[in-house]
Amino acid sequence: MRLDARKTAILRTVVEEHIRTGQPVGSRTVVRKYHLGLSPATVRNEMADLEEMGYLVQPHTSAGRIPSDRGYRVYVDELMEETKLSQEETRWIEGQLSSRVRDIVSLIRETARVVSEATNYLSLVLGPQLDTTSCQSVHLLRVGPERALVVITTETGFVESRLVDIPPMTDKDMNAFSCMLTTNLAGRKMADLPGRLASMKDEVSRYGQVITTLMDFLADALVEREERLYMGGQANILNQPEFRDSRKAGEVFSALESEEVVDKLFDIPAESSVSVLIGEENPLYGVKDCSLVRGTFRLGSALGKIGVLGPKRMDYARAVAIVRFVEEKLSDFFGGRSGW
Amino acid sequence: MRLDARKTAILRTVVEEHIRTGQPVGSRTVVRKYHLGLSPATVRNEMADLEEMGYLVQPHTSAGRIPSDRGYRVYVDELMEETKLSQEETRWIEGQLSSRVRDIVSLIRETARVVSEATNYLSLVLGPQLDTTSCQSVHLLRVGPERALVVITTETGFVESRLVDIPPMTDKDMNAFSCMLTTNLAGRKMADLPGRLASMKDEVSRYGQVITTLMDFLADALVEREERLYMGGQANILNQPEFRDSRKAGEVFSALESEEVVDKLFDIPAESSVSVLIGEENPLYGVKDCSLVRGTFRLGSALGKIGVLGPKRMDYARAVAIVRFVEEKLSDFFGGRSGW
DNA sequence: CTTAGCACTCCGCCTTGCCGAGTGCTAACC
DNA sequence: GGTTAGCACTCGGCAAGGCGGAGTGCTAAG
Repeated sequence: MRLDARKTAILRTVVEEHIRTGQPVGSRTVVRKYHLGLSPATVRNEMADLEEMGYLVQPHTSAGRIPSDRGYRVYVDELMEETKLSQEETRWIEGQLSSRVRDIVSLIRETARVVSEATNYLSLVLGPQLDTTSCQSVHLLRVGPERALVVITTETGFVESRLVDIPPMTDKDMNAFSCMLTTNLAGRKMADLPGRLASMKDEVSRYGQVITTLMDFLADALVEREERLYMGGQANILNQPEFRDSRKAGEVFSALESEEVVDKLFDIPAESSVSVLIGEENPLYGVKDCSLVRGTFRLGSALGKIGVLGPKRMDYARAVAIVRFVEEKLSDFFGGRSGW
Repeated sequence: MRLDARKTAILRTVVEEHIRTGQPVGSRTVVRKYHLGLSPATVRNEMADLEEMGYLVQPHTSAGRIPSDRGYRVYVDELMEETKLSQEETRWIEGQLSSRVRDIVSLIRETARVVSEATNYLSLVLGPQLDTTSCQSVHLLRVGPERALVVITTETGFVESRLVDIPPMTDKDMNAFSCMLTTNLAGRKMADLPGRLASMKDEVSRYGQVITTLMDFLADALVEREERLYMGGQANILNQPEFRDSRKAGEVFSALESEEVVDKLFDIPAESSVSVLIGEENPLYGVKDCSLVRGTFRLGSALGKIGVLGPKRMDYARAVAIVRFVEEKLSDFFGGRSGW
């Protein structure tokens, strides 16, 4: 059996109607929506076919049909029409993003907020991985007798700072050391820093034991992963009827509490366009009832990720449009084309 | 009518039993728990008195009683016994805090996580207000032709950074300007920085228009409030039976989404000890069904706040103990007494 | 191939009845 | 006078039963 034009149209109608109402969709409703001289009986036959083919399921005998994961998949891949955001909306998003942004962390945080507000779902934003970004400068600032702050700035304007224990040293030595670090590390990829530090150990061994110790501390501090996940609109999930029972919602929240776990959701093959994960396709237990629309954005040479998490019956077209738009805006940030 | 010893004991039993089970507490249960040769009938009379006095309420005729806000208040203020955390627990908390902490932001974030895990409620941590902290250094780093990053370090080891638009200038000028800023601003309170910048405008007017413009941008960027709120254990709220209906939980989450709103919750008179807000005492609509145990901690000269938000029938004794302990630990951070 | 008609299924909702928990009151008791 | 036993009463929660509606699958006719 093949998905001919009529089956396709019916499938689309069922999906869209179900997205709209949240209810199972019956044959009569389809006929009403999909104006073509067809009777409910005919549609029923077609729907039975669609069920057999695995695109629709019946929650129970004699309810209407709802889309299966596979049904949603076909809808997202082939049936759905791309939505254009209204100019109002794009203006609003641009306004929100540009007006409140002081630095990159706040840009990312605001993005999470704006996306969740625009979509009415939960948004996830993963700040850029810094590995491929180049280091711009390294500073050591004393914050205690044996404690210092290492501030590393990247060429994309990120500031990473870490507390490190340091051996006792004079301020002068520390300054000299700061300069030496910058000279040796500026321009290198962040990911290479620990290695580079290790090899520097030999070169600077004339500074004596204290420096070697410091190097170890530094290398150690640098491998530590910085928090990168920002969430917005948690409350939105709670307003979805499928999460009326808060235990369901609790599963979702628990899953999202661990960052490693969230990383799995964003394990996107290379730099691809907007993609969608539907229900069971999802690698995470706990969000099997959710769908995720996800995309990537570049800030300079670093890659960030952005996602919209909603119920399976989410408004995919709109979510995709918003993710795509925000993605672009963010990537433009360092492209210099827009009026940031 | 006065709260004599017996009434007090009964009130305590009702509160503790209700906290334990979540159910209304009947006279028989009280008798079973509170071993003193009393019959249910007597207890019933006492409970009727307690209700009349406003300490207990009946959800409906012929259910048991549950504490009113006022009942909880008396319990918290006078009846509850301070809990001592077990050594295991304090060890665990200390371990969690010290092992994962690289810088102050991560310290605060970890605190939020640890507190929520220890209490099984939602935790809120407000990073220190920087106003009263002294500035240590100011750096300008170029991130684009007309855009720079201002990095301000404080004496307590915070790093604040802001993106600012800058007039075109050479790298050399920028360096000079950086030094000038540090010289002029180091040691001053953060809150004084904008004012100080304004007055500097005159002194540096010889640099010409570009600098004046830059000063404006800087002053502007500095008044912007940095995000300070960290939350942990959102999922915990969802597991509380009183939030089974996720719309209830949604109200809480919505309320917490705005930082200004959260500030109201932490509007603590001066530097006080641990305090408790119960239900309606709460200034926020949406968390009227919650209680908040809150405290303050010092990081150097700056004041941070920490809170545990749970249902009204939360385990106050334990929450207070945990907040108090964590508070101390955090304050010790710069006291140098402990083994950070 | 399409459609009308029909019997059937099953959910949701309401009603009813019943049980259990808990109360307030009264009268007896110490 | 405080305490207690007994009793009638109230109310929520739960299960059972009944009903209506929505929707289906099947069959036979167009």
